[in-house]
Amino acid sequence: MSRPRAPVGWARYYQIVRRIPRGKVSTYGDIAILAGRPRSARHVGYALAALRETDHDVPWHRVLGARRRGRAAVSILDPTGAAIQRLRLEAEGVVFDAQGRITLDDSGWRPRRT
DNA sequence: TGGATGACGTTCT
DNA sequence: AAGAACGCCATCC
Repeated sequence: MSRPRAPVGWARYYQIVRRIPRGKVSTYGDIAILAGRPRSARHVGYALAALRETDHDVPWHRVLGARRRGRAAVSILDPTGAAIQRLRLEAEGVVFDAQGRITLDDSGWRPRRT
């Protein structure tokens, strides 16, 4: 069973995810872009997947996927994990619409850029 | 070194 | 608007 360690590049992703304020969310694609890997969105998810077996303080539940025209949905992972993610987000004040999606224009995290 | 994998994204139908 | 197919790229064996 592969037990993915934590490559140096992953630390970059973790640090960015930690920057996401409570009540806000981001997407794998955005995290990848902020990390300087605009085409490596998959690796962000892969890096976060490794957190499941590791000791960490990364708010992984604030990272969503499948960004579609301003809206995002909870990732597919295991149904249980998805439910936990949604519960945690709602506990932080993130609002889901009737379709179970989140409006990034409202809850999306906008990192400081200049 | 090469081939396969994957918490994804974008484009086309 | 929703669903399916293809493409990207670092990491693993």
